[in-house]
Amino acid sequence: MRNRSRILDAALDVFSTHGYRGATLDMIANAAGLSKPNILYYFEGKEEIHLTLLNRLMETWLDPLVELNPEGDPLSEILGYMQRKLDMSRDLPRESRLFANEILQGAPRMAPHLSADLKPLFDARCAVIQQWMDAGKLAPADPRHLMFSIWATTQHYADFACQIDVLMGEGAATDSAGAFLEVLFTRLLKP
Amino acid sequence: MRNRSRILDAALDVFSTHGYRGATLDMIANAAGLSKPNILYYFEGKEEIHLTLLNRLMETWLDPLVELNPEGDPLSEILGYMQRKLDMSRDLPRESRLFANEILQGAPRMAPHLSADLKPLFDARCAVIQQWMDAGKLAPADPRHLMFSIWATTQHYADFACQIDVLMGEGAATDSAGAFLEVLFTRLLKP
DNA sequence: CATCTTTTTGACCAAATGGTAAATCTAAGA
DNA sequence: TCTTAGATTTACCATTTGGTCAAAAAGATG
Repeated sequence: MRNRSRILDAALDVFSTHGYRGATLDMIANAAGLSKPNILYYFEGKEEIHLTLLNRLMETWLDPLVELNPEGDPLSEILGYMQRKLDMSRDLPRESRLFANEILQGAPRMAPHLSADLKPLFDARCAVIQQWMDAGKLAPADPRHLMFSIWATTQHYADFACQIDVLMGEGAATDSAGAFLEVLFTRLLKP
Repeated sequence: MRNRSRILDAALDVFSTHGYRGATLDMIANAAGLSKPNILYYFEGKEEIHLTLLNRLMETWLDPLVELNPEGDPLSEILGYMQRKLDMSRDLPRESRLFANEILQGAPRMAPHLSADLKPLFDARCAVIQQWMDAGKLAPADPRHLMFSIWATTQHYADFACQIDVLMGEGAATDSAGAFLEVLFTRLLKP
């Protein structure tokens, strides 16, 4: 189904920049190069499109954290995780903004996913990091806030891109951000 | 004008959770306890309300950075700035989300403010921080990315509050966040 | 070609939405 | 009390928006 993909791609554009309520089927249809009724041939309605995007996003979103290896070298693992998140901001900024929009608005359609999928993984990874710290392999710090700070700093480059473009010039940030964040989290965590 | 303030307060609620396009005059009227035409008696239209909120916000938003004192102790000044930003996330989460919404959507109504007000202050403060680093009073790091990381980490507690509530329990984060961020930026910057 | 299924479209519809107009209400001063 | 200015509401209006429906195209299949 090529058209289904085209619709989802167009919808990602529209939803990520206008939010759920701000997006219209006409915008999506226009961006997809299809007529509005034709879009409703492939999807039951506006909400199903949005929900499909969110469901697909959840996997992608959790993936970098899933890949964090409890057997690996602690500092490398965390820096690697941070780098994967930063890569995602670079490569999938629309997905990042879609997620940010949803959370900003109180996660009306994603709250179940957060509790069911994100929370268990979050707790498990925090436990691992805590063990690393207890074993003296990382400097001590609250693992939960560590995670938040990784999310915040990396996603910031996608979600606030337009502000960063004003302050640093178009796209100038993406190159140097990785080096800075590597220093930031290394100095925080090096035992 | 008490009603004008009530309208602005209601509008802040509505705009900050639904974004500009997602907000309706009916929602605002309802939240303010006034009729829709009565709201249009105090404001020319939806856009003027939004613009008024953004204009007022800009001052509040820049204030913590204005207060950063180039004559003060470098590390204390930066930690103090971070703390003021974190306080704002705690005390003015709606304003933070209003700002985030606007930037997420490409700052259609705020881009002029960013260039005219934020950029000069940002450049000036970055220059000060760079001098501190050059003088060996702070460990070296790109001042611009330092600013981004302060914004990202502090605003995260307001903008992603609903996610954090799921992961840490309601309001449990605000207490411990300050201590964590103090450690994070101290370890980064202590010479 | 004829038939049947899938895809696409043009014409609608009801509800929502930003906004208007005129009438009504309220309060203060003369 | 009468007048007048400001404040509020009721009844609308035009446009937008999510969605429907039946008919027309466009493939596939025999």
